[in-house]
Amino acid sequence: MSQSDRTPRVRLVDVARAAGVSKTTVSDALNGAGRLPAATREHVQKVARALGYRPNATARLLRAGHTRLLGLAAREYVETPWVYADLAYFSQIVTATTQAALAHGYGVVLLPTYGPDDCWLDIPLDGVFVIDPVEGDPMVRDFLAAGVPVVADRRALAEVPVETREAGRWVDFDYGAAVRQVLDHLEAAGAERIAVVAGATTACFHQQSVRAYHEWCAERGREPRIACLPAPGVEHTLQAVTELLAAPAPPDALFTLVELSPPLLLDTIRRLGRSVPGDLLLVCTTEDSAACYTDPPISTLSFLPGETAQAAVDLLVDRLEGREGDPGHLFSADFRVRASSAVPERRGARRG
Amino acid sequence: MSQSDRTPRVRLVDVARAAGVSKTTVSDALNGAGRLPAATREHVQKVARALGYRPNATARLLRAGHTRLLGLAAREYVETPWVYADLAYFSQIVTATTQAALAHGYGVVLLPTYGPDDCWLDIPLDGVFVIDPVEGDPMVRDFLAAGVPVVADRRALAEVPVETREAGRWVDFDYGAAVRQVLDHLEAAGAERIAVVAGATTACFHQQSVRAYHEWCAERGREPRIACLPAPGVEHTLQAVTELLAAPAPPDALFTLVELSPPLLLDTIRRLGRSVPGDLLLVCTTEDSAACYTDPPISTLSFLPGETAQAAVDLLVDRLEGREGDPGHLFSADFRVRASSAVPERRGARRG
DNA sequence: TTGAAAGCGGTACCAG
DNA sequence: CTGGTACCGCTTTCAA
Repeated sequence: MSQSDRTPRVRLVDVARAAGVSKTTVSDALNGAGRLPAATREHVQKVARALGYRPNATARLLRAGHTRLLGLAAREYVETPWVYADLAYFSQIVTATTQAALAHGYGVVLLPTYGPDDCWLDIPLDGVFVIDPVEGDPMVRDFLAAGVPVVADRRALAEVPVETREAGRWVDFDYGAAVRQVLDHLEAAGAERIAVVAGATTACFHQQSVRAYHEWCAERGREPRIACLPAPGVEHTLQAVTELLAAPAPPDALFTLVELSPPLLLDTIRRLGRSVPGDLLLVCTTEDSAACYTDPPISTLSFLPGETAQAAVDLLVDRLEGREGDPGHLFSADFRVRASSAVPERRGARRG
Repeated sequence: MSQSDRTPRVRLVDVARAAGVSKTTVSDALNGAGRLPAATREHVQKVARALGYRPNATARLLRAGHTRLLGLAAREYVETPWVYADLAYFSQIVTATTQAALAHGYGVVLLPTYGPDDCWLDIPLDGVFVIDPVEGDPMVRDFLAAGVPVVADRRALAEVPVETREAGRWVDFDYGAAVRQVLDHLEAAGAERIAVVAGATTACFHQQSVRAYHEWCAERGREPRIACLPAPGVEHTLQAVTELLAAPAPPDALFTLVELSPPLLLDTIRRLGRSVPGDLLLVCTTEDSAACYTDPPISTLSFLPGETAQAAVDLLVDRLEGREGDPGHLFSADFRVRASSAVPERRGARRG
């Protein structure tokens, strides 16, 4: 009795009794079902309104056999619950997922990423979208074992027992390819010492991109210049940039893989006495649209949260509504070259 | 039968049959209830695991009489569903609400702001937090009428029939006072022509703050210089700023009431040939922490999304769990004066 | 200790 | 056209 039930909610039977009809009639009258005479229907509706009757959502769901609810979980910072307010990527994923879900008539539940074991199974969900699953992710495992369709990445699905894998769908990026694309571009633009700011988290993105950077450097016999941040935060990120730029033979290009306000980064670089793109080519991984309004506009790498979320929801809904469809969707990152890393007017400032 | 039910989910009875016991025993064994002999309990658990049994969440909720789910709706742009990805304020509200809810063992459902009438009532919720309710908000009305506790602002609750009002709680700001505080500060710092960029939406915040600005100007016989934007968007906002600054007798202070990346704004102002705070004092309404890392750091007005969400959830949960508590909570905005609007080194650039 | 049966609040089938 | 009744899947009371 923890519920505040001073007003014991009026139920279907109450309406039925008050209207002098049966439960069925009330149900039909209210849902526009059956073929009742208009008079009965109106009468029931009037009584229902007078009593302030509202159907119990849980009861109808139990009957319906589905909940029209999709779960959304971002697992990158599993231990640090929900630090990601300021991460545009996650915000946009949330927004886009919600929008796509609503378009299909589904609601979205933001899932706990930590907490008592299995606690997420207490939430009545039809499907789940798990972003940045951790290794051997228990959430992915649990939902799949419970027969709840999941969209995650291919790696996460591969880790799950085959017999439960059928309900899994995936959305994926080739992070390594995206990183190499940017590095190649910077190299082509004349960069010889490319510094990178990356994250040091469990996210597949960070792990793959850091690896790609190291491999890329190794192939060319270049010394990696990388700062790995264990957690997001403006201050730490700016400090990492400052340190990278203060190195003995300073970098001539900077590629950030963590979210940071692009105009702020630009401002900071200038305060350190470097010009963009003159002294330093710049590419930011970001979803912040401010990047194209700065002077110079900043080259960006985007992982398309909107499209990803849309695809994830479509995959889920197709599966739920029994439509055959793709097992998953592989995306390519969206790399936009702008003046901050463009080659033309580069006034060589090679002091290597 | 739209559900994909090729695997007809194993139920409690199935486990009971397989284990050769009754439903009760299974339930007790699995939930650690009753006083069963350890042997029975283990046997049942083993069978359940072997069968891959997972309790049906909806059924337990129906039984339990509550769902441990809180709804969250932002109503400002009711017609333009979910444009607010890039609005730090909403992102932080979402994050903080989720965090606070999870701390109490509740999940959060992001609610549709448009769609078929009443569609939100189909979602099984224990309570709802409505941000920026519109006038005579149907969502607030519906939930309250359905006996679902709601947190909104005082105005929204005042508009609802008295008999359903009891379940309403509020969180509120005196937006007018916050705006006047900033204007007074700018005036004290020497500003004579304060320009304002505001929103032209249904949000209580925008309506109240615009009114406060006009009143403040009228009291002093000043001409208002205000741009009202019907929708968010970097481009429009920057353009509004540009136009305001291009006025014949250009403003000597700028106060933005709409979200915009503070470092980007600073950059834009400089490109227009004005220095901050030398030529132009600047105060931004924003939740973007980048504001304090620019040069100069930017004065900000914050409406504390984190604290607001926390309070809203506490109010809701207190009500739900039958605890007596405050009917609501009135907050004061957080105004932080930084160098962008500080008086000391102001090198007078009065060209009035 | 265990199990039968009565709900939780609706919806849907089918006989009247 | 209407109403009785079974049922969705689980929990809980109560008798055995």
